[in-house]
Amino acid sequence: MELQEAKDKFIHTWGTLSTQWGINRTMSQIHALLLLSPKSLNADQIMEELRISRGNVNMNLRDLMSWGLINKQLLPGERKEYFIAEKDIWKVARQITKERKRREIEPIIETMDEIQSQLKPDTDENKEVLKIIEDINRVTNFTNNTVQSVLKAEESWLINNFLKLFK
Amino acid sequence: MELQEAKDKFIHTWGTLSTQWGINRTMSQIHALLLLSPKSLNADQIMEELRISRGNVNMNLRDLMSWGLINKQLLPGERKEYFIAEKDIWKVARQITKERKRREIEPIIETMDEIQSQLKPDTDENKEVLKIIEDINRVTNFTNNTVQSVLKAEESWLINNFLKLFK
DNA sequence: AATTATTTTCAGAAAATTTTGAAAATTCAA
DNA sequence: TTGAATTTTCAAAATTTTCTGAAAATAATT
Repeated sequence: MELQEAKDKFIHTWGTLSTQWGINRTMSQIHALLLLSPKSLNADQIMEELRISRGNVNMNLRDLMSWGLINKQLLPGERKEYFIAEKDIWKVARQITKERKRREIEPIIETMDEIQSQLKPDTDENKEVLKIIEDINRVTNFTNNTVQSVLKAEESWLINNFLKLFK
Repeated sequence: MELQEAKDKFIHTWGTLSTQWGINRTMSQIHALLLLSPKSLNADQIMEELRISRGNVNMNLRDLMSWGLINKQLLPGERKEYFIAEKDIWKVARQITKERKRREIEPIIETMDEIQSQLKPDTDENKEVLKIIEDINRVTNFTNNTVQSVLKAEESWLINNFLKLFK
């Protein structure tokens, strides 16, 4: 397999999978491209490589920054802005996990809490619904805590490895 | 808050969140409706409750069954098929996790493995790409294993609780 | 201050996804 | 069988999402 072929396959897979994740295709293709690129790239280079419009590139770079997956780089002597992906995949994974936790798990907890506090358990039917809500809350909190502790364990593992450098 | 209001809020939230998850709105609304319904429902009842077409209901019921989230029920003396949701939310969560693992994590591993085995590390550039791929593989496998062990822990916890009944 | 380079915005176009509804297929009962 | 009830399929329509490209805004240079 040639380098270009491998790159294309990677970018394409990343893009396809992302749609199942509710993340738009272009965003993850740009992310994949930057992940594979040793040097930072500017908007024009991304436009050319992926054959997409300037507006599209701009929007998605902004999104990627809000996910904390890429960073803007200002090169001395260059007017254009350059972008580089976080290459430490552990950080990437942690970043994505954190964002998803915030965007997906936390809203569930909020709604459930609201219903739970406002629906009175005065009829059997209400009680049944509250039971389901309560169950969902329990699972959601469990998930939230599990994710949290995996993140934490992972983080302290990283820190330990980092500290070893100074021993 | 009235029961109907609570139900509607729940169904609506579920539906909205699902789009961020890459799952279609109707599918999760039907799921939410069935979760809250003590009795099993048939296609007509779902059509009426959610104001959607028969075809749509049919397609999504099929999808929900393929996710293992609902079951078909044949009521004696009834021609129509009835559907009931799995009410044990732990099972629901486990089911969803399993499916997502299968549909999302496993394809990544496949593609990475393919690239890894077919791209020769003969140039520096190739080596760099392979390094990223390898990193991704490591994280993906870690995630896969973590999910797996949480599932397992959860499962044995369930089994233990089940066995206690006989002690 | 004027010119040029670059980024951002956003209305409309294009593409992708979801939904409808009616026809075809299947199932069941008589 | 036949026929009625029910489910399934799928082309076309509706909706939602994404993308484009040109104009506006911003930033740097002369």
